[in-house]
Amino acid sequence: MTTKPKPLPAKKRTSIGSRRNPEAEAAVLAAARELINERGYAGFSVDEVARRAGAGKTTIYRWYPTKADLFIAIYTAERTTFVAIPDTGSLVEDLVGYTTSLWRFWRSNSAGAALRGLIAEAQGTKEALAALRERFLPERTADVRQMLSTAASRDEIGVEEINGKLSLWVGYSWFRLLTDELHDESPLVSIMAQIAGTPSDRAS
Amino acid sequence: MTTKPKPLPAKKRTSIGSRRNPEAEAAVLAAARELINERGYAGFSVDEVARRAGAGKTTIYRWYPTKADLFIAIYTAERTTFVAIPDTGSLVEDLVGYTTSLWRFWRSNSAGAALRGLIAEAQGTKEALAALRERFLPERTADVRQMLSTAASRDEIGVEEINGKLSLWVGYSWFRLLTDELHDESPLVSIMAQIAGTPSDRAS
Amino acid sequence: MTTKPKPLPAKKRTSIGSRRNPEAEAAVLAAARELINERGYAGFSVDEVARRAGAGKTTIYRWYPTKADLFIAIYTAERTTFVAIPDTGSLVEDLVGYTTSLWRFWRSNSAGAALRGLIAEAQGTKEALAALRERFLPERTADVRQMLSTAASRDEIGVEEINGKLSLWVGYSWFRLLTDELHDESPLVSIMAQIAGTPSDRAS
Amino acid sequence: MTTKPKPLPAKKRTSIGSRRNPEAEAAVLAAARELINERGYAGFSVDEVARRAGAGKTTIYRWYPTKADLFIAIYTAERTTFVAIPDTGSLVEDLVGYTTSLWRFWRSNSAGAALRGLIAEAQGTKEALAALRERFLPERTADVRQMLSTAASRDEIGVEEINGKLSLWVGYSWFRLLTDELHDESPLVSIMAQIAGTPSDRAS
DNA sequence: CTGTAAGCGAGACGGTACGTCGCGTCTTGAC
DNA sequence: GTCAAGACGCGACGTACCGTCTCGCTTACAG
Repeated sequence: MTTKPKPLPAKKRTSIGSRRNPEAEAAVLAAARELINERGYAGFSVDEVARRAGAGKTTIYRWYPTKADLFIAIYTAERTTFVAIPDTGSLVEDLVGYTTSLWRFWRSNSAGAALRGLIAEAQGTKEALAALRERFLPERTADVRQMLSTAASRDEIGVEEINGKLSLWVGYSWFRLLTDELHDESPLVSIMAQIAGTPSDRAS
Repeated sequence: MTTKPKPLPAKKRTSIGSRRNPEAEAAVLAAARELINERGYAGFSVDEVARRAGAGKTTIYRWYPTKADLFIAIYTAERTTFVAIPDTGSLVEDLVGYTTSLWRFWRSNSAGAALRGLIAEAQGTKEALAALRERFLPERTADVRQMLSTAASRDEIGVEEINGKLSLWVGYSWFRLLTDELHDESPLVSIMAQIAGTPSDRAS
Repeated sequence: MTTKPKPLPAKKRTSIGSRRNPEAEAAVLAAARELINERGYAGFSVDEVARRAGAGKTTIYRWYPTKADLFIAIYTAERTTFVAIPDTGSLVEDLVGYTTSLWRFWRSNSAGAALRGLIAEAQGTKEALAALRERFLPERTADVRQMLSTAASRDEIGVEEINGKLSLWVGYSWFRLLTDELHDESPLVSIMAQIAGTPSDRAS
Repeated sequence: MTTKPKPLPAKKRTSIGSRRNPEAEAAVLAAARELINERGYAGFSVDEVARRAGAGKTTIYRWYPTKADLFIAIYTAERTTFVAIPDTGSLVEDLVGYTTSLWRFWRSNSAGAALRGLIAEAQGTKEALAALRERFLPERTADVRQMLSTAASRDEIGVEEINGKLSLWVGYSWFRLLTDELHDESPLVSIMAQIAGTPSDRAS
């Protein structure tokens, strides 16, 4: 009942020799994207991806040994839709702009669902946790880190504050993602101001 | 292989009439606690809980229809170990104190693992998401909300800042929990200062 | 879905002291009858009987320790509807008449279903097999045995043929019951003639 | 307690591509045979078959969607041990010979137990009943039908008597099987004579 | 030009877990 | 002691995924 059999595309894909078939790769990613979007983390299975992609499970496991790998690949593949790092001269404005478009990215694609899946997966297996911390996070927070560095270089914040502010920003964004509350952007301005702002012991 | 047979306690538990048997309840919770601690979210199964508790699966499902319910029960059962809301007169100090002991609570019990499980589960099923948002979060963030209210009442922060600061605090704590980075408490003081502090547009 | 909750009869039955409550007994049998009729051998459960009868399971197990007992009780309770032993002076006619009304009895009540259940149960447990052979069969074939004895006393058949002919008759009737072919009575006359008839080594 | 752990054969069976593995098939049938023999209809579970065969339940359900299918497969697999259709020129002698060896077949193998299981199963589910009537019976009574046809062709019996005599024969054999009375073969001769014999209205 | 190595769809395999149902036993509290 | 009620331990049900495997095929490239 849950398994829509999906009228397989008549086109028969096959090997193109001793190297990756990009058509197969694309079909797998497309199916994975569609599936995570449609059914979420539960209900996402390699079997079903294979079924929808008309691919062998071996093919999938060859490239993506774990679900974490697959989720990262989905996220990265969507990356094309996502855009530029603002540079308005104001950290708050930069953060608001960036976060707004990031959340839109998370909402409008399967990217958000993929990240939710990646985080969920990381709660269970150490490989996924490692992938999240070592492969996903550094790369995917580089933009914000860049914005914070720029702000530091114009003395808007202290250099020693960068890591903390970054964590706060990631934590907040994840919290909204994980509780499925990305739709309400109204608090964004004040929250980003808070993140960009002064620690209480420096205020006075 | 995965099923450590566990020499069953010779004592045979049974029904005590048409109402809950608290012994069974305790055995189930203890087994669940032990299991989530030992094996994490993956590797946590109702089957194995039942096996270790010497309980029927029906008994478990009767009280905890979903894993989310079970995780919340574990968290709540541990709650005895966790303590008081500091009231030092300084929001930062309060937050640091509270967060320190919360993280210790998360680390030293199965509570942290249970919360990680709950969050992971919420990424897949809407029931778990609802449980997290509507049953877990309001109750479990009441303490910090209280601390923020107190701070507002002595004009340390604005009342309108409470919700935002609360989200920042939750987000940050979850982020550290979910990436398994609770051990490093060194940034706590500066982060809590940041949360307690002034938004950038109010600083001047 | 399969378990129609059945709006319990508002009337609340209870104990009438240290002896059987005939109302409860009747309710249990009625529910059992209804259930075996409706759902057959699979789908017949003590739990469901208790539910429909508004009875405690203990009550049922007190009187009917096994399903076999329950099936026999159903069969016996229906017995009121069933009638007389024909005595036409011709064995064939007697057998046809009797078998016709027996089959009608089996078809129109839950008796047929109960017997099918009893036989099925006897394939699995030795208690049920014993009940079938020692309690059910002798009693329930007494009528036909009587008819055969009468025929022997008027020299229509030999006394030594009684047991064999009885087995043939039971076997044939069971076969039709067990393959759910009771509706077709057309071969009855010729079959009963065959049973009543002469062994091939005596014919000539 | 019920689960005799059975020191698994060190040899690890696995897939041999996308088609049936005959080793697995053999292991499943052997385990099923052993189990029905040992424990009878009650106590026969797909779980236990899988356990003993060292097979996944999926593997079993793939080939034998219902227990009826499995019972038929057991019966058929044993068929190798069972033999020839007698042709002595006398229907009675043929029937006695055939029935004797059939009963021996039923007694000495798991075939008898399997048939008892099949019949029991047919009392509960319509699929099993259909399998019994449409797949099992026609095929498995072909031998006797053949013998009756031969007898008819030499005018020993009438052609119109074939079906009735066949039913009588099946009914009687089943009756003895279902009441676990196959050990006593003494009435066989006179019963088969009765079946082969003349209906009472043709006897003069 | 031919062999070989890898990719590919397919799907069977041994497992584990799911959530539900039925078993027969038990305890309670009312009668 | 009988009754309704229903919790209890147990174990089977049939399904879904897991990650591994083997097959039969295709194609590219190395010798």
